[in-house]
Amino acid sequence: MSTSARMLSLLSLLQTHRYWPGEELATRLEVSGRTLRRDIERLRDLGYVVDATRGVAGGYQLRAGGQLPPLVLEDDEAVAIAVGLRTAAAGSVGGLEETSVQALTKVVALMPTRLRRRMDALASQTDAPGPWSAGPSVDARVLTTLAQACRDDELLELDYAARGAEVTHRRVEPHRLVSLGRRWYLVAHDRDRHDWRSFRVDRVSAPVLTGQRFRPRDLPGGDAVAFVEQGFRRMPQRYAVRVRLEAPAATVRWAVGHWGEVVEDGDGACRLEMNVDSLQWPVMVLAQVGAPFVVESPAELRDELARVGEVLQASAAS
Amino acid sequence: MSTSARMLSLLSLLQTHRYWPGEELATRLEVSGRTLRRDIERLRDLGYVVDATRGVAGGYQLRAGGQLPPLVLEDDEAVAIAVGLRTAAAGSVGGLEETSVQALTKVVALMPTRLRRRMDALASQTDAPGPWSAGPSVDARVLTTLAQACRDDELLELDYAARGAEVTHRRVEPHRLVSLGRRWYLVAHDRDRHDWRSFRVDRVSAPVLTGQRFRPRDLPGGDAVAFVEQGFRRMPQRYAVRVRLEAPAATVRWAVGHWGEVVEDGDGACRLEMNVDSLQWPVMVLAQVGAPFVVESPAELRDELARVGEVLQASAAS
DNA sequence: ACGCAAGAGGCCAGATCCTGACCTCAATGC
DNA sequence: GCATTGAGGTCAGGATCTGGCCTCTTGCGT
Repeated sequence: MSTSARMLSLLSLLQTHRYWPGEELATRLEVSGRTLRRDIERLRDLGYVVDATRGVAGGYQLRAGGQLPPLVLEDDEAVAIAVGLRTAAAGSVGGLEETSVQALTKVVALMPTRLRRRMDALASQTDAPGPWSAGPSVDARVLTTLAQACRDDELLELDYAARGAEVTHRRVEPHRLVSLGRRWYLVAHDRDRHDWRSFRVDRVSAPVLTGQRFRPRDLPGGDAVAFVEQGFRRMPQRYAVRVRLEAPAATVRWAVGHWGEVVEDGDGACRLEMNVDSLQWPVMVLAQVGAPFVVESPAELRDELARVGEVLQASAAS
Repeated sequence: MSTSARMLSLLSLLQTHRYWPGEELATRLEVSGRTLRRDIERLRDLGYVVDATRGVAGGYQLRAGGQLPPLVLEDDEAVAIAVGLRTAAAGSVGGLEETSVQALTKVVALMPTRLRRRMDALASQTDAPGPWSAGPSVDARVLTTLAQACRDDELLELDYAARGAEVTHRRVEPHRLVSLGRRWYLVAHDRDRHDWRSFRVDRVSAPVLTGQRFRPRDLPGGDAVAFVEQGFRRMPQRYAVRVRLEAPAATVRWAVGHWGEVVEDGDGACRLEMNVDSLQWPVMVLAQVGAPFVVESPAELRDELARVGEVLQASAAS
């Protein structure tokens, strides 16, 4: 085995177990003890912190250092990471969506097919994590493909189902992925329409990396997020939920998570603001808090609450 | 730069961008083109798939191959991975908890302090992901510390707050972490009480790796999961929710996620079974589905539903 | 059709480094 | 104190690596 291959193996071994007796490492790597010590020294020179314990039952140990060493992952671990990042990218964390997609792209692009299959299988299982993931969920494969195309300035072909229209085939120069309000958007230059467009990622299907690269253009205005938000103006309104609750802000904040704004409003009361597509989520939150409240808007929420309240009462009485 | 260091750099470069012109790689690594080609060849010998495009605008590209290459991560990416795994380990995925903790342990153990701090900061932000994470959440640091101790057969000291009792200090030989019903348990041999115990991880605080290793004992019965379940028998009952809904099983399943059993029960109806600590979650699910239902058990759920239903109706009318 | 750019790879001479062996120290736990 | 295990200096021989030079091959643009 060559030296570099041996270093990678050593790194991998040191990551799976905490302590390794020097002799065992030497045996596994098929080198003498002296060479192993030199390998350890090399690792240290590379900036990784390898602790050593002397005496009986001594051994080597890779520790947290100044930089993260290249991670050598088992199959299962890689799948777990991909699945975890997938939910993080779907917005379950907040503020971490873009980085999650970036990391996810890196992992997925390098995953052998067998692992990718396992990831997809698990993804379908967790695709219905519950009602709070309102709206159509995004396919991780689509998302990572788009991210990769953006990163590498690669021409992209995709099918897009614009709202209320039939599916069209597009050839675009991807520019940037934007995560906004629990949704993903792709800002890209449409090669056929010769203009900039933003695409809702959950409406994109069958994206294909053409392998053809292009020279990136400048987005007018430069700010991709602003560009997407601009498009919103013309979109039909979603529900702007405004409610005043007779409950401590902390309680409500705990119930709503980070998908709504909660501000104190006087003694033991608070105001809740959410912008949603569906009324199910606010209904759930209000039911969960279980305290009296006043709906300021929208009117539809009042109707829905009355309906659900009746069903609950009636069913409970039966 | 040594050859092995250069190989790691090359691997890292190939992971950040898709295409790299050979000459640019050579410049960055400060070697001649010939040597770069040899480095690429070495990578291929190690089993990684490096694609090359010839001609104008050609370049190298690391692709998915038979095995996952060691991942070289940016700071942000590592944090995203840790946060994602953290939520996966908390049970948001199902069936992946143990692997997630394993991967998380690996990453966290190697993370420089600065990254760990950022992870903790983000974790606190996402600590209240909403009502569905019923019960006290588990500290990722505690969890990974315990996991590491199990993996490395390392003697552990910890503080434990048994139910209704004061905090006691323990010295244990950790055996295995078990994820059961959205909770984590540590099965360990208590050195002072000379017997096997299972500890609820959310009640463990200040775990310390002593660095002292021990010879693993055999758990009587051998099955750690069974051991934890045994302990449950003596626990006070939680709520066993049994409800029959006039709604398709698929709808209900979607609302409840994987925290309950849903089975078809005749035409367009289904039965829901959940075992919970708090009634908030089933109330939410039922409010979310919004279809008529019959509560079979427990009686407390009926009361709670009546109360919430009234609040909703009254508040909606105001 | 042609030529250019960029990767593939054989060959060579010189320099570098790597290895294993041997030895002496330095900690650690019994 | 003694056995065990890591640290590391030195040395000689050999393996490996490097850069330069060459020839092929393959895409792409003119």
